[in-house]
Amino acid sequence: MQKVKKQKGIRVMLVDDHPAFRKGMAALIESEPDLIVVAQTGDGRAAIDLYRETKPDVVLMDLRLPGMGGVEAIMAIRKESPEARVIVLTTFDTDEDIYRAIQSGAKSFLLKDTPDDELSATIRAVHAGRQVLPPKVADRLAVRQRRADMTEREMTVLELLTKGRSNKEIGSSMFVCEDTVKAHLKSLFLKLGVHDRTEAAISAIRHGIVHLE
Amino acid sequence: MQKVKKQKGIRVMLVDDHPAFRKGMAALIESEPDLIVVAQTGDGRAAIDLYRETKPDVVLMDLRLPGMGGVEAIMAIRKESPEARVIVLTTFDTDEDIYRAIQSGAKSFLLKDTPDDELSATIRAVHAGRQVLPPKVADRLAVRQRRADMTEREMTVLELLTKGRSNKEIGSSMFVCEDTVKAHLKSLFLKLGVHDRTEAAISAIRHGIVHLE
DNA sequence: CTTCGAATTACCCGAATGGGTAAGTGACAG
DNA sequence: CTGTCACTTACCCATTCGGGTAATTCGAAG
Repeated sequence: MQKVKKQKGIRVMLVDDHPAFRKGMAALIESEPDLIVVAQTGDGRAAIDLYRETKPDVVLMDLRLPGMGGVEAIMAIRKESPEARVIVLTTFDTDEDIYRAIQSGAKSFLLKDTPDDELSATIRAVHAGRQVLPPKVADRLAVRQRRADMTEREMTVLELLTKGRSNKEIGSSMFVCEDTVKAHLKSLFLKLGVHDRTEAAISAIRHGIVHLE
Repeated sequence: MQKVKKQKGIRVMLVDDHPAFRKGMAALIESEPDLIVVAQTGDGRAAIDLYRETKPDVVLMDLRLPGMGGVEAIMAIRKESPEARVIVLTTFDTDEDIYRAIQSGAKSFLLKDTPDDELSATIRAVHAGRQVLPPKVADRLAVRQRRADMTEREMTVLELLTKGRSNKEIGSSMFVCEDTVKAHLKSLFLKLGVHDRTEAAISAIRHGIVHLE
């Protein structure tokens, strides 16, 4: 009699809403002798339950998921299981995406076009407890950290700004006078390193500080 | 003796810069008895040569490719081989992406999260010479068509605007006076249905009329 | 208790912006 | 030849914006 569950490979879970991508990624992982896919899903909420059930060694997680965002899923998983090792694997890579992913507890952040060997190496490294950030990603994270954080009110102003609202309209929305909005804007311009509202909006969108739609 | 080349399946070529996605997609296609993958690449330029060599029945093409854009690749292929049947399969779907893809001669436009059966059905339909546009895509194309097209100069103004330039700076760049820029802007605001430059920039970015970076 | 940052409002002023209207040019289509 | 359209410049005027400076309040950190 022997414990059947005791397997030698690193047990991986895939979370991505593209079935074809999951299929390909699964094939790629299984082609490594020491890696095995034990679960996959395209839904963030399902991922949380699935993690609880299967307790994989490593999770590969996309950020754009139907219903629930990848970041929320990571936080939910790590709340229950702080030992969870999550690698974010995504198509998008705004500074803010990277920042939030790492903040939420992801151990690594890779783009989907990462070479196969680098991916499997990362899975092994993360499984071994290391945090792996490609140089490019680390740089961008540094940029984001360096940038003075916006205050809550400034963020609100920035969000309304990227909806095309005027100072007066923003003021109404926030129940403050226009002068206050202008004060927040001055501060925002400084932090973003821009000179006018249009640049600020573009910069915020570019860097993923605010999201359209 | 028999012609070995004479195969019964629909011969498909894959163009996508994510190896894992190609692998998954290839597996998915090969799982259909009447479909066969005869070529794949992640490079737009390579795709053109590869098309010439293999003459696939249907091409699945991503829009974001290293070096050369998917739209350019489609146009290059169709210039040589107007009979080429290309299906765009992409993650992004701004109005402008869809518009340009169809303009360039793509027969269909699908998102990567399209269900497997719909994808294979589309491959067969396109191979049969039909043009297949999912209702959502067709709607957005209609929106784009309805919107009065920008003139060349207006586009230039819009591009500079989304770089955060002022009217004066835009004028300098275009070798016209500021009044002219303002005239173009007035016209742009009208066509975009907005009231100020910030909204115009956001709208242009949202709809993919201009691209950041 | 004191200091500091966030938030708020205020005022001034010059520059930028947006709306309205008008008009001249050249190109292209009917 | 004539009308249409893109492009261009011009002028006027009201509004909005951005920069500079400053004062007050409040809560958290030292």
